[in-house]
Order: sequence, then structure tokens, then C-alpha cells
Amino acid sequence: MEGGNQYKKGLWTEEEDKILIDYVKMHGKGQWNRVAKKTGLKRCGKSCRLRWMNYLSPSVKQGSFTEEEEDLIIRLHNLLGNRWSLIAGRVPGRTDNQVKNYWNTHLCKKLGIKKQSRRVGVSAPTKSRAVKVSEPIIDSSSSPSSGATNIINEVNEGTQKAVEASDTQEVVIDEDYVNSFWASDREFLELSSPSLLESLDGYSLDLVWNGL
DNA sequence: AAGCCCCGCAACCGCAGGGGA
DNA sequence: GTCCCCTGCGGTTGCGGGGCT
Repeated sequence: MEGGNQYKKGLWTEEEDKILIDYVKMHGKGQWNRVAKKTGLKRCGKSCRLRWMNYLSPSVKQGSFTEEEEDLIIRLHNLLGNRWSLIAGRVPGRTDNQVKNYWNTHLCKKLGIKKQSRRVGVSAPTKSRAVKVSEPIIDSSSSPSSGATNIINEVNEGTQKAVEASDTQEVVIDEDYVNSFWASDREFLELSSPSLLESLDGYSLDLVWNGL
């Protein structure tokens, strides 16, 4: 692994942040492994990248999630599963880490989802390019936001159709269902985020199907 | 006031994929 | 074709703060 103990771990200090920001200003993003060499920062490349992508980048939106964002995430998660980067890419200003944390801490609880995900091809635990689909049981009685209520109903109904888990927990997504879900959601998505609609229109569902 | 517990979030880890040599 | 480096992804960990007893 990178570095052994030559690199520092843990929370970043303001000073470290400043060094990293200065580096990006001068050299641009990328080549993260060279940051330590060029700046003397005792952080590995991965750590630098993560810090920039998730916190320091000006495109990252800080602060709590809005109800609109929340609804969008719920819908996208229903459609895409735990593909946080895809979801985050469609929620402006949010990172995959933010979305993932928000889902795991707030939405799972809020939607009453038992935190148990299903992995396709369970025999290969870390080969997780495969789609994971959350437990399709959502308790609509757990006082969701008003905007989320209908979504939860859709999710409950939809995941029944979209996800057929076999005894081996393999997941099959019903393409017809997704297409109908998708078609019915155009208006919502247009309202939520024009760029979202554009992105997803261009997003090949092959990624979903073939990932299985 | 002090100790304990729980929760949220930042960061780490392990792995896969892509591209260049 | 293979190796190496870099980047990106998703799951997990662990620290810190706030609430509770």
C-alpha cells in the first residue's frame, strides 16, 4: 500500500488544506501522488484527491441537503442502486461521499429501510461494480417528508416489480418497470434538474443491465 | 459535573479500470 | 500482451460532538 507510515492520516488541518488548494491552483487537479513531493505535504495521493473532491473543490456544495435533493436521491437510488457516483453526478454540487453518508445516516432511517443491501454475484464480495439494490422494504409510516411520501409509495411498489431477489440474492431488474418509471418521471426530473434529465437521457441503461 | 452512549461525517481501505510505456 | 501508475468507486472505520443518565 501507499506509503506505510510516511504519510499522515486523520483529519486535515487548515494549513494542509491551504497547501492543497495552492497546489491545485498552480498545477490543476490530478497527479495527486505528486502533491507530497511538490509541496512537502505528508499526505498520500489518494488522501489529497479525496480531500479536494469531497471538501475543498469550489464546486462542492456545503450544508444540509434540501428536500428537493433528498427526493432526487431517493428516486435515483431506486433507479440506480448504490451507485453513489452516478447519483452524485446528478445532484448538483454534491459528492458521492456526501450522498452515500446522507443515504446511510438519514434516508435509510427516514424511509425505514433496513440497512441491508444486496450484492449481485455475492461470491465476489469486493467486485462491486455490480449493482447493489437496497432492501425493497420501506416503511411509509415513518413520517417522511411530504415530498417523499409519494416517492416511498412508488419505491415500495416499484421495487417489488423492479427487483426480484432469488434465494441466492441475485438481483434482476425489470427493464419494463424501469422504463415506465423513467417515463413517468420526466416531469419531475425536468423540474428538479434539467442537467439531470439530460445526463440520464444519455446514460446508457446498459450500465445497469450489463453490470449484473 | 462526569461518564457513557449514540450518531453523523470525514477519511481510509481495498479493489477495479483505463491509459501509457 | 504485460506491467505500472493513476484515478475512481463503494464499503467500512473511527473520531468527535451532542444527548442522555
